[in-house]
Amino acid sequence: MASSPVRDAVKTARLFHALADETRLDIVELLTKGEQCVCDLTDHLDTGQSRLSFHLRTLKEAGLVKDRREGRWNYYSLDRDALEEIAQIIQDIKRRTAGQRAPACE
Amino acid sequence: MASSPVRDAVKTARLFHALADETRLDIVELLTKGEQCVCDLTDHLDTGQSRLSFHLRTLKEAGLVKDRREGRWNYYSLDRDALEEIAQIIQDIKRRTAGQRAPACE
DNA sequence: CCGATCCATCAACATTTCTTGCTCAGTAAA
DNA sequence: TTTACTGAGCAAGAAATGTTGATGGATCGG
Repeated sequence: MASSPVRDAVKTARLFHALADETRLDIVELLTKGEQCVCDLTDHLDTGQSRLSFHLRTLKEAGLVKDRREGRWNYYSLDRDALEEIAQIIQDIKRRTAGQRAPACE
Repeated sequence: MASSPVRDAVKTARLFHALADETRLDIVELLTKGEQCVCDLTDHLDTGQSRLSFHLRTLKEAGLVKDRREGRWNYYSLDRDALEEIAQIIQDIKRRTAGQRAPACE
């Protein structure tokens, strides 16, 4: 039932794009410890608030991250479904790649 | 022994970046069928040769793809180790993310 | 209220990435 | 040879992304 990477290539590309940046990888790393508010992330990442906000939005639009408002704080957390989805995509490629030979060119 | 995503963030980012593009996902998709020469890819992808070459180089520099020369043909194929590496990174994040609660903000 | 805090968003600019057309080296076949 | 083909790489421009500083809405404590 799993669709091939190509079918939703746009979504897949966006998912990988979200992880294709050092700052965003740092954010993801921090979020593995659990839900965090933006202020915490700002502290740990030593970066401008607006820059951080930009990257959080990128992650969110890719679906990798969820946000939740509580009072004046915004909490972000990893979306496990998205992680699972990426894992599936890679697994799928790996599986289909297993032990093939080339269709000769020429 | 596995290093965290952050340690080699540059490499990791480049790996994901390689997959963060529809054309490159199409290439990867084609390569799951096995090693292919550039001319085959050009046929199947209906795109300019130079554009294709650019994307192949991106994939290659990320380590996702290997190339091999034979006569006047260049054959490309997926690098299973790189796929495995990506799978590991995602697995690692998933594992560490499992069932946490937030360290309260405030 | 008033001031402070949290954070998204905007505009302007900087940087990076992608595209396109061209050229050229290497190989092979006539 | 000469001609044809494969495919890398360059240069210039287009497009997408990222950065920075400033603004403002929402929430809260005093």
